[in-house]
Formats: sequence, structure tokens, C-alpha cells
Amino acid sequence: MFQAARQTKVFQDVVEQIQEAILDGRLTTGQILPAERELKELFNISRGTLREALRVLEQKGLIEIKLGVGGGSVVKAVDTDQISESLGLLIRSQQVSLNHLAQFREDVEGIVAGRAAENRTPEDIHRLKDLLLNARRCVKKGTSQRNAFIDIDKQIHITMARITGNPVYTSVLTSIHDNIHRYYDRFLSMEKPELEENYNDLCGLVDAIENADVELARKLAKQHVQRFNQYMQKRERDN
Amino acid sequence: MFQAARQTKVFQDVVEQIQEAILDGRLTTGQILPAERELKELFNISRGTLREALRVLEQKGLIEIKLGVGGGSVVKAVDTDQISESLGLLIRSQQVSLNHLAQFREDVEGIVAGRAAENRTPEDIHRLKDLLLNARRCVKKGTSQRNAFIDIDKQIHITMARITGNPVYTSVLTSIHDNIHRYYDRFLSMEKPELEENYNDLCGLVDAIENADVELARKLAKQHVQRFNQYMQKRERDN
DNA sequence: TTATTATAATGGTCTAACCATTCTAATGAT
DNA sequence: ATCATTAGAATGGTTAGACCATTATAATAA
Repeated sequence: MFQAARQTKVFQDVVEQIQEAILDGRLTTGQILPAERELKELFNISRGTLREALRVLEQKGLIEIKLGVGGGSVVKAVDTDQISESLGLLIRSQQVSLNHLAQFREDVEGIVAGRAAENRTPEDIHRLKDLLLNARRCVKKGTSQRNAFIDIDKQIHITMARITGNPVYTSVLTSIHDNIHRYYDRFLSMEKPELEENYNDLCGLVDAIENADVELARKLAKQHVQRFNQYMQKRERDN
Repeated sequence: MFQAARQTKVFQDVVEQIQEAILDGRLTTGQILPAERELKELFNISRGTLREALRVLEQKGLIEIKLGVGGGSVVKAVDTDQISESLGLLIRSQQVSLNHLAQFREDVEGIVAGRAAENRTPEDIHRLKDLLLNARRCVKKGTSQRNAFIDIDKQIHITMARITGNPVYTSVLTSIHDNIHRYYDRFLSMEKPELEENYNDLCGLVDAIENADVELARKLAKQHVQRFNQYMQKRERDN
């Protein structure tokens, strides 16, 4: 029925004013806010209070605070970093396990592959095949390029998310990958035969997307992620 | 190859120390940190710097700061509020539209319904049918109970997410619903016949879950959400 | 022309005081 | 005795002014 009453805290009011200005477009990406000693006069508050507000805005990902001459509070483009960070906190606070995240990824990648198969343009396919070429080079060089391969694998998946045209998929998939790499990378040992398996998976997947075979794309994506998850779970047991 | 060098900022160091203590379980939910004037001595920093650190921890959702005697910084259970808030920023910064969110919800609800059909126990079904009973009461009373109905609808969906046993689904669905209600509620006019349609959808869906009919549950869930989205999009056009 | 150095502007931190909120306990009225 | 009121104290919220640390730029020197 009612909404929470407006906060009386001064710093909260400042946070809201600046946040609204950014979201309304009155402040745009790259723009630099006035210096702290100037802002504090504009808001008629002390510098300490202003700095609390700026810290909150920084943590929300709305501004970036730079040091030195020509520094200051720069308006940032909102991105998925905060979602990733919050997901990371859920993982680290034991509320989300590797298996939970892996299961979710399986479903999401399936959906993304299916929607990508519906939406792909020739340019999209071209970009994917470029990435596949890079992946192939890594596979040839073997285990030494293991990290490079995993990175390209990630890029391929996120490119597919972009192809869907829906930024929610891109955000979600980016957050998942960020956290897998941050917290579970140590479980990911891939030897040359495993790299080859994965590479072949990806080739089949890109083919399915090129042929607009929605069902096949979905199925192959899920299989690919399942294999990936099995590597991780195997390593997790070994540790 | 390398990681970013450790921040030299004092407040960042404090944020990290307290955050690690919480995530390691050295500080547990509900525990109250020492008072600011005490903490500042422990860290050997000024109160202003300490407060910047506490503000960041508050924004991360790790602590809650309460006023007055017996107040202080209380360790919070990590939840999905921050993810919801960040998703809200993406929406408000025009990077995610209603259609994007609706499409994603369609897919996720389908998946959740399917997984719920696999995992449901008799107790789960009992809880769902209880909610359906409440929903039925709202439908009978008609438009006056529109908000109550929408709330129960939300509860049913989130209960299904819980049934999957995977907290990632619960988090994601909670974030989606939070934002739909925060930013798109005005598009959601449901008259009595629409309420009835929705109620019937839900009955069929719960039946499918009870019968462990994964495919049917998935299909009905997607249909249900599609109908819901059509109401919203219709209203969006009318405005 | 290039390298070095000083300057100044900016955020980062500190100290010390007072204000505002809220729980608790003392006080008083019934 | 019991309940309402009030005063006190502990806590976060805010202010003021100073100084430190970093960095782009301009002045200077090689």
C-alpha cells in the first residue's frame, strides 16, 4: 500500500540526486562531476558526507573516482560488473555451489544457442568462425595455450549471447563466466584431447546456428556445457 | 597472468578485511561489529575513512547500519537485493527494455517449471495448492484484489523456483519479478476475465508439476508468461 | 627537441567537535 | 504495584578545517 518513507540521511539524498541525474541522462557517460570541494558547496554539505555519497555511487557502478589533476568523479556506463560481484558474494557465502551454477549455465547456454540460431546474420556467423579459427590455433599448440583456449571459448559463448539481441542474456552469461573463472578456474584442467573435444563441440554448434537449426543448437550447447562441467566436477573430486 | 596490484586506499583495505571475515564465517549473520569509535582504533584509522568503508559494505549488502543505542553495523545474510538493484540500473539506463526482460523471463520460467516437475515432493505440491486456494479467493473478489492476486502469482513462481533446489533460479526469478513490479507495474492492468485466465493457467501448471510432466509444465509456464507479457505490452502501447 | 623538475589541482586521510536517534533506566503519577 | 513519562547515555550522522598523496601540465634545463 505505502512505500518506505524518504530517508532523512543527507548522503542518501545526494546519492539519489546524482543517480537520477545519470539515469535521466542529465549526466552522461564520460562526463566529470565538479570537484569535491565544489560539489560540497552546491549541495551545501560537508566534504565527508559528500564522500560517503560518492563511495556509494562508485560501488553501484555509476561513477569512477580518479586521482590527481584532471581526476574526479567520472560518470560510468552501467554494465554487468555489479551483478557479477553480487553473484560472487552469493557463491562465496556458500549459498550457491559449483553444481548450482553449472546447472543454471547449462540451461541458459541452451536457450542462448537456440535464440542465436533464430537471429543470426551472416556477419554473426563470420565473427563466430573467426573465433573458431583462433580456437583451432590454440588447440594445435596444446596445453600451453590452455588459458587462451578457455578465453576464446568464453568469447564464443558471449558472442552467441550478443547474437540473441537481448542484453539480458549477455549480462547473465557474462556474470556466470566471470564467476566460474574467478572461483572455479582451479578445477578446470584441460589436456589436449579435452581441448580437441571442446573445439569439435563448438564447430558443430556454430554449424547448427548457421543452419538455423534451433533444436540442434540447443542440444549441442547443453552437451558442450555438460562436458565442461564434468571436467570441473572431476577435478573438484580429485582435490 | 598477473592480478591487479593491491589497492593502496585505506578504506578499501578495511572493506576487504571485513568482507573476508564475513565470507569466511569469522563474522556471522546478526553479529554486531564494534562501535565506530572502537573500530577506528582497531584499524588505526580515522572515523571518516572507516565510515567510507562501512558505506561500501552496506551498499554491497554485507552489513546494515542501525542508529541509536544498541545500533551499529549488523552483519546481514547475503541475498539477491543487490542483484535486483543492479538489474534495475541496467533497465533504467535503457540498456534493458521490457521486451528483453519479458523474453528472458519466458525462458527462465519454462526451465524452472520443468525442473520443478522433476524435483517436486508432496509437500511442495501442498504448498502450491495452498497458494492456488488464496489465488482463487482473489479472483472471486475480482479487480479489487488485483494486487493481491499478482502478489500470489509471484509467490507461486518463486515457490516453483525453490522447488528446483537450485538457489540460482530463485535469485534470478526474484530479481526479474522485483524489477517488473518496480518499473513495469503500471502496465499491468488485469480485469476479472484476465485474472480467471491466469488462475486457470496456474492450476494447469501445478497439475503438470504434480504429475511430473516436465514437457507440459515447461510449455504451460511459457504460455502463462506469454499471456502475462501480452497484457503488459498491450498496456505499454496504450500509454 | 627532449628530459627533468616544479607547480597546482584533485582525491585521500586525519582530528575533534557537535547533532540526531534510540534504547534503557530512573522517576513519578495513578 | 503498575504504567506512563522523562532524563541519560551510547550510537551513528554531520560538520569544519587541516594536511598528505597522486598526477597532469607547464616551466625549466640539458
